[in-house]
Amino acid sequence: MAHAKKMDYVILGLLSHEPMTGYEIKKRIDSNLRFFWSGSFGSIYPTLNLLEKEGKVTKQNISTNGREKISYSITELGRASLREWLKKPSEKDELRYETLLKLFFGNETGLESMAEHINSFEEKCNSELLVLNMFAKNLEQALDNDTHKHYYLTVKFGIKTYEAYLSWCSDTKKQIEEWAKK
Amino acid sequence: MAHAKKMDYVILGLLSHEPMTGYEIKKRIDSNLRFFWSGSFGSIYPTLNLLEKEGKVTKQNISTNGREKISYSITELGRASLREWLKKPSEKDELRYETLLKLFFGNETGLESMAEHINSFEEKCNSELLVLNMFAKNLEQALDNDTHKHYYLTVKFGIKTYEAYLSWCSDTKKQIEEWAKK
DNA sequence: GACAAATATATCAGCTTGATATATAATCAA
DNA sequence: TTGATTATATATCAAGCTGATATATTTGTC
Repeated sequence: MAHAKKMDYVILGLLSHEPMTGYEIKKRIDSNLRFFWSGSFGSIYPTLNLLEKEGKVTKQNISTNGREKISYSITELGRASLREWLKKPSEKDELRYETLLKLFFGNETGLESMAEHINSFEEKCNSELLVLNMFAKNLEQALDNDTHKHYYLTVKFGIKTYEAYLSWCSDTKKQIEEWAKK
Repeated sequence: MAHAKKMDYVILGLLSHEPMTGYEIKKRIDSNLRFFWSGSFGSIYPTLNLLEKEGKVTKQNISTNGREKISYSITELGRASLREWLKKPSEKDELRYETLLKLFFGNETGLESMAEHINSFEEKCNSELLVLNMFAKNLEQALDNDTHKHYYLTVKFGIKTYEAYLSWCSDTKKQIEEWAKK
C-alpha cells in the first residue's frame, strides 16, 4: 500500500468528527473501522506531526489529572484536503486472506487438513457478527445523527460480508465431505 | 503487513504446482490469487533470491528462442517449509476498502455525494463476478484434479463475497434515497 | 499495598507497493 | 519492411505501513 499515504485521510476524517489524541485515534480505528481498515501507532504519530507541519491539524497540550496528553484538532485547510480526497474516485480495494491462501495451496497437506482453518475462520466470523449486530442495533436508535448514518452503512457492509463468509464456510465443509466420500 | 514475510509461502506454494519464472509467478498471482491476495515484482525477485540462498528453491537458466530466463523449482526443503506453514493457524485476514473509508467519512461532503463511489464499486463487483463465474464453470469440468479442487473453493469464496457486496450496494442505494426523501 | 491493565507517546527493523529502468521478442498496422 | 506497440523478463528503490519494543504514568482490582 505504499506511496498512497491513506493514513492522512483516516486521521483527518476522524478529527473531522471531534478532536482526539493519537491514542484515541488508534482506539477509534480499532473499533469503528476494524471491519474494513487498520492502522498502527508507528503510522499514526509520525503522520500527526506531518499534518501539523502542513497546517492541516493543530496541537493542544492538555493535562487531565496531572497527565500530559496532546489533543489534535482539524483546521479549515485540513477539512478542505479531506473533502478533496472524498471527491476523488477510490483507488484500490484490497484484501489479504491468509486463510484463503492456505486453502489454495493446501493440496500439499491434503484437503482434509484444511478443516481446522475453515473452522477457526468460521468462529472468527461468528464472533465478529455478534459485535456488528450489536453495533447495528445501537446505531438504529440514533440515526437522526448524520455521522451515525454513514457509520451504520459501513456496519451493514460488515454484516453482509460476514454472513456471506459463514455461508461459504458451510458450503465448503459440505463440499469437502462429499469429495472425501468418493 | 510487515514482519510476516508471506511472499515466501506464496512463491513456494506456486512452485509446488510447477516450476516458474519470476514473471510467471507475478502473472499467476494476478490471475489465480487476485481475489484474496496480491504481490509486486519488487517483492517477488528479492524473495526468490533469498529462497535460493536458503536452499528452498533452485535456479535454472533456460533460453527459449534465444531469450534468457530463470526458471525456479521447489526443493524438498522448500516443500517441508511450505507444509509447516500450512499446518500453522492463520495469523490475520485483513482488508482495506477505500470505498468504505470514504463512505464512513462522507458526512463532510454529504451522503448524496457517495452515490458515485457506490456505483463504481458496484460496477467493479459486477465485472469481477463475471470473471469468477467463468472460472468456476471451467473448473467444474476439471475437478478430478486435486489442485483444481482447492482453486475452485477459493473461486466460490470470491463469488459469495462479490454477491454479498452487490446486495449491499443495492440496499445502500435504496437506504440513501429513503433518507433523502425525509 | 501489590499487580495488572489501560493510557499515552515515540521509534525502528523489516516488509510491501508502485514507480522506474532496461532490454529483448512478438504482434500488428501502414 | 519498417515502425510502433505490447508482452516478456529481471532488477532496484523511495515511500509507506506493521508489529515489536521502549518508556512512563494512571487507574482498577484483589
